[in-house]
Amino acid sequence: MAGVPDKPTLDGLEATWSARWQADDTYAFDHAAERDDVFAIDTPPPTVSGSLHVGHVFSYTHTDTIARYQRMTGKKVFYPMGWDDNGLPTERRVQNYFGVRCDPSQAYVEGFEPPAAEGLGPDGKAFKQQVPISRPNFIELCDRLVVEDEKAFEDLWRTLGLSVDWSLLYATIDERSRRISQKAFLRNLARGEAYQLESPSLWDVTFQTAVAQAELEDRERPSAYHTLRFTRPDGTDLLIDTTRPELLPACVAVVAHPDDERYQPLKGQTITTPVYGVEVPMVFHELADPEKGTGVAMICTFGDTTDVTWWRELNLPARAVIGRNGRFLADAPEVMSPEAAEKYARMAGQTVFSGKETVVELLREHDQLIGEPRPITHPVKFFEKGDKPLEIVTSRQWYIRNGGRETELNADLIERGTQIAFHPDYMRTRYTNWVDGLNGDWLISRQRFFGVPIPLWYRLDEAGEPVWDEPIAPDETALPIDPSTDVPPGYSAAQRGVAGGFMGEPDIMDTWATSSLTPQIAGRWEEPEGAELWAKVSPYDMRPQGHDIIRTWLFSTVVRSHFEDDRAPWRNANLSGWILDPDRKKMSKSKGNVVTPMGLLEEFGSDAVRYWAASGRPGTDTAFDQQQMKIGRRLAIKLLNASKFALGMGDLRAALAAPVTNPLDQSMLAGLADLVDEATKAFDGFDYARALERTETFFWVFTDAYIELVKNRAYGSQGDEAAASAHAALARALDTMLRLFAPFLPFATEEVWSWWQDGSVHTAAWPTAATLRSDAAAANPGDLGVTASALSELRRVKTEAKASLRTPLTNASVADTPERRPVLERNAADLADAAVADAGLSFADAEELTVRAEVASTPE
RNA sequence: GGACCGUUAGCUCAGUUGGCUAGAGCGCUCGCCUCACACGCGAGAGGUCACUGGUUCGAGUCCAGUACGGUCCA
Repeated sequence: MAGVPDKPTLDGLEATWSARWQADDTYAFDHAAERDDVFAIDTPPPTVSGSLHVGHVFSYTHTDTIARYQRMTGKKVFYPMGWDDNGLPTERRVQNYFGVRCDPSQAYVEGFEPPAAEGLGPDGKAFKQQVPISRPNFIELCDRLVVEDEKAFEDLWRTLGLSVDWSLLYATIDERSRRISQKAFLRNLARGEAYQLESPSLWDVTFQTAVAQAELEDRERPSAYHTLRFTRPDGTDLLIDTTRPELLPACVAVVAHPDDERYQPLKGQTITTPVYGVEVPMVFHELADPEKGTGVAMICTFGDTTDVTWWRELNLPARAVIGRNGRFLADAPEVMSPEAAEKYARMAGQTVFSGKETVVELLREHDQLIGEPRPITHPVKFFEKGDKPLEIVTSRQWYIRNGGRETELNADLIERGTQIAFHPDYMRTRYTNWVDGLNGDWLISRQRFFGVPIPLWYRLDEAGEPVWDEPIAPDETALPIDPSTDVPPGYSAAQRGVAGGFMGEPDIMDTWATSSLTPQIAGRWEEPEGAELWAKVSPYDMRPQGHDIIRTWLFSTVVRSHFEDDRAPWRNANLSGWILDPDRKKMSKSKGNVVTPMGLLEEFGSDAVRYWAASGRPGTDTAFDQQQMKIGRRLAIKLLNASKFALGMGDLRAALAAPVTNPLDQSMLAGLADLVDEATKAFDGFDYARALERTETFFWVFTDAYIELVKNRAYGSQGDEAAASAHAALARALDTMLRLFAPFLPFATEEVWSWWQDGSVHTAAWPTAATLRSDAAAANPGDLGVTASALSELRRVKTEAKASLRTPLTNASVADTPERRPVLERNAADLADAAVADAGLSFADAEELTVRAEVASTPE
């Protein structure tokens, strides 16, 4: 107990209380808890190399309100924090920050210092030529930079008041994460759920890596239909429209729909390609669209995913022409004649863009382009982080099964979705639609640098060629390993890269392959000290996340849990909406950078910003609205002031046990009991926004109506006994409302709590309606509103007379319906007090509330 | 093209099994330094609940369709 300050203020509460909570371990998980008493949260690890954004504040506040509620209901809350520092975003940030790029052919340099050790400023263009450095040097810089970024995030979370247990902190690149990620992968491999395959896959030529289906996005791009003159066996033309004429040398067949009668005569025949004169079979497949172009298309290896389907299902040969760097290969496909190969040589080494121009020139030279190209706009597949269209390149990649190829697994995974309660429920549709639309397994290998290595080696045969089919796995106890530096069992370091020796798997795993294991990582799955913890927290109670990553993070976590534990990873999935800027567009990065989250917390106070965030309903996109933050600030200040008033009445802790005898006090408590029930029900359904809205509404009625009506009585105008009832009611109301507001306004409520209570409000019990209801003695919660409406009418008399509210009323009478009149008469003393009707009130019956009164002439 | 969400006061949004005259806050107008609060208090104006049909004694709420906005997936 610290007593009430003269001038309560919100300023400085964040620093004071976040330090206190840290010192007192207020939010520490109780490792001795029983499973049934635990509420475990699978916190989203933010991408630390990304910018701090108001969207972070928004969704993490939602989770925190639920965590705080659960803690107050007596649950032992497992609320970890993690940093997602693994992967491409960090690599890019390191490149731009330090002015370097990773070149695995470079040798490690001891004590290397990057050209821009302090980070590039806005004039970072000086380092446009990035310095190539070795992979180990690059990873060192990644590790160095994420430490800085993580500090900024931690500061923000602490200032915001997230009630996480910081002793549970993890990072997706740390040793434990690497060990768990590698172990889970090896388990998948042992059970046949992970496999490698040499096959066409989506390839980003900028990042020089394969990417997964979940990371694609369609973008509208200008293109043009070119009509090419192919030749039928009888020598006549077969016209084919294509937007990618540059792939003509990769053409392996010509396809039409099986029901398209126009092309039936060509069945079993051979078509000759223009320019190169390669003979390709005429084939038929349902995916050929008779409406598109001339109804017949060339199949190239590979222009898009449909080409891959055709190639696979129709058993066609592969004639790759585009390499991993996005340029045309040096050598022409073997099928070409020497003359054709000579023509191909003109495009060898060119980019896709230049190659297209070359092919068009060749077509024109041979008069095999009909008319001019016809511009169109069409969707093109991009890597979501990339800025060049994806190509399809054949390469050896690792996959984890995810139901994209097996209907039974697909159905099982959809079934898993039904075992998770989505909040809001309609978000499950996104999950189901995504799983239903998968067309391949999950590609997890990446040809990148900063990530968890795929923990395998390969034997090199006598010719020095890797034996891919028989990967060498480490013992689980050796994890984590880096196959580029660690040596497989039974080999010596000297045997690396030599015939008869071994080589390490060069690829790393995609970020999602590790972050799909956040429950395991936070819960110390299979860790020496983790056996008990894992059993206590899994399956988790709640996964909070954004709805945009249902297809990636949510789904991949379900896949891992399905294979490893044959169950859903959590009981509930809470999906947050987006922050929209005032124009109803998704908040852009530039805007988000103008308004920094920390700046908002400093300007309005954390409670105020939390109020705005918690007003955003689950799953609903919410406008960025500083006005709402001002309202939140006003609410928090009002809470301080109303508390100061109540606590000024005397010893409210003693008053908590005193009887409530006045009917108006009882009516207020009856309403409060209803509020507790509503807020509890809302929180149990994860609807924090509803709980806040109801609590706030009640609070304003409490201050504007109840306190206004009882203020004078509380000061003693009707004697000690009448005052004591008011004090008892105020004590109960304050005690209850501080608890109800605690999940939303942790700083203001804790501040007030400290004025008159011991311990932290955040470890106090969530209120129950039963005792309040018994104190209310069956009073009607509506009586307060009835009485307040009469006061409002009486005040209107003064307002219309432009008189101060302190002005006394004379000859005041109140008429109302037979139902309401007894309520008013019962509370007549408070009503007269509040209206300053010193001579009392008279009452009568009427159809509706009617008030008559005269404003006393001004005393002076 | 498929799916999902939304459309209520100038703005941001409540309105939970269909039920009195549709609510709140902000903004706006007018007034008030009232012993918790001028970062305040009081009073007031403001809406054909997107549109068209249907079910019903009764529809903001249920059903069908349309329009517009947004998101996800092709």
